[in-house]
Amino acid sequence: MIAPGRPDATTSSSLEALALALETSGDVGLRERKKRARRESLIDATQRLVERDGIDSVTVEAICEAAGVSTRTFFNYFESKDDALLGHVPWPVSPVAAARFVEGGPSGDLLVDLEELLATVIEQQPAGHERFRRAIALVAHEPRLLARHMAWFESHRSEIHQLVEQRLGPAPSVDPETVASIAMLLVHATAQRWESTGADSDPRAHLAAVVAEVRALFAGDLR
Amino acid sequence: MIAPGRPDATTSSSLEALALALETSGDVGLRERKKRARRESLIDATQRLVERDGIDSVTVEAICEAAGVSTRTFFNYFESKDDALLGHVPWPVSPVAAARFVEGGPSGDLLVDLEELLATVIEQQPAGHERFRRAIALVAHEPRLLARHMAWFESHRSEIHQLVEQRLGPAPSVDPETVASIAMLLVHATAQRWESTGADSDPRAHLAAVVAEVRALFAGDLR
DNA sequence: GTGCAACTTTGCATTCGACGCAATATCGGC
DNA sequence: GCCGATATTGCGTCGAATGCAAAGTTGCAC
Repeated sequence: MIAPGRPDATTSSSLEALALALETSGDVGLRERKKRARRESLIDATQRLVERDGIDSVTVEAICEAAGVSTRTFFNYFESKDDALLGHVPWPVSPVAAARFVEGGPSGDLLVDLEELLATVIEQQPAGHERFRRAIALVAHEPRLLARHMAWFESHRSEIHQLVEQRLGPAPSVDPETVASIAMLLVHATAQRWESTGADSDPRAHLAAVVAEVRALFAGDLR
Repeated sequence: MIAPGRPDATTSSSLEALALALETSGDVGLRERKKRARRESLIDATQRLVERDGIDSVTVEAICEAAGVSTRTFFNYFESKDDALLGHVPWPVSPVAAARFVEGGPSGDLLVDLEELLATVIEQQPAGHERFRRAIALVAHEPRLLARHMAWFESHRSEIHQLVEQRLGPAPSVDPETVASIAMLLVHATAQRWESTGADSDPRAHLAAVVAEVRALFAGDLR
């Protein structure tokens, strides 16, 4: 990890995107800030071009030209073109929320606490809600992206899996794998509804609605 | 480059597969049977080579040499190398079971009937249980394949989605999207357990166990 | 500010997946 | 046996992705 440093020493730069990104993450050295700025500008360039021309008419070369870096550099930042398009960026689970969940809190009921954990995760989306919604929208009508998106989710699935395993202990009453899959389903369904109803709606409310529906389904209340 | 003249010794095995496939589906013309046979032998060759050498050391060219077809033909059969590896083959929902589900049967409870529908789907796996298990095993420790696998599932998801929509009518008590996602989750979790416990176990039992776990989770029975 | 070490970017070459196209071979029906 | 329909094949091409080593930046100590 990186220790928080001095307040932002504003360096005058001619690049707008660079300057913007520099001020939003003013904590570490110039090298690190430049790195983040480039990553952001690559994601921006990718999403902008794809929105205009469609996913398959946009080459990595074109993206790099727009962002002003070499194509080789692109692949220093992203494993694939699709990753840049979806703006896949590390999305950590808050250690505080995770610890509370593992210890059996806050309510004591597994599902309720899982819901709480997921809510904090969703709210802490680092890249900003706007980009997250854009990614969900892209996924919604590009099947190929859904695949990549799920793979990304998968890395989180294993994190949730571990937390559930820790909470349940050595003789789990339910398969942690299953719980983790459920968690991913809830996040995905919530994101989808959130996307289709507008960014200003409350993600927690959507999450609660999804949980309620699934509960009704499994309670045998539906015909 | 390659000088693919007459088929060499390696084709003998694929000829066996060809003969096998020819006799197992004796209903349509020779042309159709040959087509299926080739598809089977390509899947076989792909899985065999990948099991031996690892996914990234196996080129499409190598697969085609082993199966005795041109690389161009490979892509007449599969959209991608990964599809051949997973043995993705059309997996239709039985129209009879689907109709019964849509009409509100057999039990009247949405979840119970969904379970029944999925059970028939799983049991009717066309490619044979053995290959299905191999695919699940591959997916389990090759993250990249998970993506493709999910995309394949996605096409089924939309089919389930339609059935649920038809059953629930114009004012659905639950989002059909969510139900479809749940269905895919159940199938996937069931497949995973089935794979890890041996092919001779009963898939229906695994499905029932998964459903029971999720039900307990949403009933608030778990801590 | 000079210089050195660590890290990044970049150009270049290469491999391989995937597709379009046109020529050739095969099948099915008559 | 011939002809239309369908499948296979070879060839050319595009573009994603990676390894490698040279050139460029940044961080840091003095």
